[in-house]
Amino acid sequence: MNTRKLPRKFYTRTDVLLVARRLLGRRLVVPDRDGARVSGIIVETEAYRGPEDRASHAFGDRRTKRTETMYRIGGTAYVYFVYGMYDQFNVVTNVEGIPHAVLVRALEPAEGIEVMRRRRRGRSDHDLTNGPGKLCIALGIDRALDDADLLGDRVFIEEGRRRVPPGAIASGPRIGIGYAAEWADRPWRFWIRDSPCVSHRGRAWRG
DNA sequence: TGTCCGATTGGT
DNA sequence: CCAATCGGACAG
Repeated sequence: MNTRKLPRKFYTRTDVLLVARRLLGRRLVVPDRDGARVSGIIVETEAYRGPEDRASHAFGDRRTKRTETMYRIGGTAYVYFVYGMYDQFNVVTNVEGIPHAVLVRALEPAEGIEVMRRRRRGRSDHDLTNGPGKLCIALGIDRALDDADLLGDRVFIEEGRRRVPPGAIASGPRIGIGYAAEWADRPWRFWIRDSPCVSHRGRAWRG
């Protein structure tokens, strides 16, 4: 397991779909208050390609207090709050000024599982991080981490395991964006086909 | 300021 | 299948 942080160049690539695929198999780490590592292997992602993507918060180059983070340089965390109760963790990609981002939808728990169990009391191990809201609770991610630098120490992503072979990656439509009309059908969700930790709503689709 | 609605989740 | 729950975006 390679613990080197993904370099800036990984994130500033121009193809957000490629970054979404290459993020699979990497390790997302968020040290807890005591500095102990709490982490998981990324097994499901979705690409959001503003400003042309109707499903993106930055559709039409919308610039508001919330979306401003998506215009940062690749390698910045974009964390937002939805449904009155959940936070969602995204990775900003491309160069500064272009609002592309990848939503991390599911992880396979790796380190700090005891901490995650405490934060998600009552849930079984396979139900700790198999959803975008769930993984934020398990890793302790909230809006305080919005705009954090992924090359810093508060939240970061390591190279992780050897590249996931293309044949092991499945793809299909993104989840929960029915309002996005024709953009909702694009196969911009990616996941590791055999992972038992893919989100529930994503599980139904065999890409 | 008022209304509408959401990149979800968990329980029925 | 649907309620929960509240901040963001936008109209007025």
